[in-house]
Amino acid sequence: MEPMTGYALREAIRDVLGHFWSESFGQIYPTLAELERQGLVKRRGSPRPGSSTFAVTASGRARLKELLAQPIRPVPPRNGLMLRLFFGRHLGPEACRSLVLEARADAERRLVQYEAIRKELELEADHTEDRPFWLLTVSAGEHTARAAIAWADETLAALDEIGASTDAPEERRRR
Amino acid sequence: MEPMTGYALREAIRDVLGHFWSESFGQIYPTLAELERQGLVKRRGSPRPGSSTFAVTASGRARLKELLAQPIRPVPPRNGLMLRLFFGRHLGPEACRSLVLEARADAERRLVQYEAIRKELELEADHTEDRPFWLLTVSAGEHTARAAIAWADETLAALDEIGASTDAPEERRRR
DNA sequence: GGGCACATGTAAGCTGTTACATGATTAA
DNA sequence: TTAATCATGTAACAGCTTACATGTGCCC
Repeated sequence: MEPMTGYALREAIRDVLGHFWSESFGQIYPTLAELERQGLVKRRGSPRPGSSTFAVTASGRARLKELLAQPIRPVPPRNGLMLRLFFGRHLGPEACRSLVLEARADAERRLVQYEAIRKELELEADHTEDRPFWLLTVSAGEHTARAAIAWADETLAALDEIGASTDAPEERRRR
Repeated sequence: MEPMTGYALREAIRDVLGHFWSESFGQIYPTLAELERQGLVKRRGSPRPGSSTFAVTASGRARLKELLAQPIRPVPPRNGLMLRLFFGRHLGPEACRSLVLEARADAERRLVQYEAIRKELELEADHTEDRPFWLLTVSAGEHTARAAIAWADETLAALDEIGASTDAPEERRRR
């Protein structure tokens, strides 16, 4: 994107790629040092905190292209919400309800964030070449979030059904 | 679900929870041994390969409820497809296209699988109490997959736009 | 002068995968 | 009898996070 300090890089990853990527300081700084050793990035300024930025070199950009062309490494799925719902009989319909409500709220929050990112991208004058690609990732986030909301609404209705049929008879009569 | 060998457990995780969870043998066998030590599962038959199954005990079921009630541990996002699209300018619109097409095909394949799981669940006579919960997770998979397909179609159109405007003039004239 | 945000780095350690070793059972 | 599948287990190690240590510059 542009020359940055390691700290700024982390903030950019969190704020811009946050919905599909993350890196910790423990990854960033050693990697930056290694990339510098390989001549893929160049440090400007002394290593004193707050006074050096890293810029990608020409060979760094070439290496980036190489890496982007490599096959996508699949990450083993691990969705805690789905696992809890799968064992929903043991957890109880009420607890499931709160989990789904929470997931719904998360998705709504994400939708708002995507809106904000869209706005920010439209205002920015730089990176006009990159913008259309960046918007693709925002759009993916929006589709996913909207799907999550639709699923949550369906699921809340289904959980009500389950709750009603599971209730002890006197529970049901009391309504 | 029912008493199983470690091997069968892994197959069940892969085939039933596969779209939202995974465990490797390197996790399963040591964990099973530890659970047995704690009295949370009971081994029936000798430890000889092929002749022992593990069954959850009463205290094991209690422990399961405890664990299910714990807060969901968030997994740091790491979506290789999105990362590649974000750097799409460097990868090129054509390569992006194939990645998105592949993602679309994956989502279609998943939809078919969910259909199969739905069928299988409906045929099964056991686990009638669990079924409604299990179907919630299938439904989530379907929503996600359909969202992925819709996004992919939108994205393919957008990539055509990008490709057209990025083409060198003589390229465009030749069409 | 005190607190906060910016900034860099390291070390310990957790989590989980991959690869390997080994053996039983079953079907061709 | 040989290959495939079922089955159990271990060891090495990759990958990454967390916590800590340290320091700078700025603003109130």
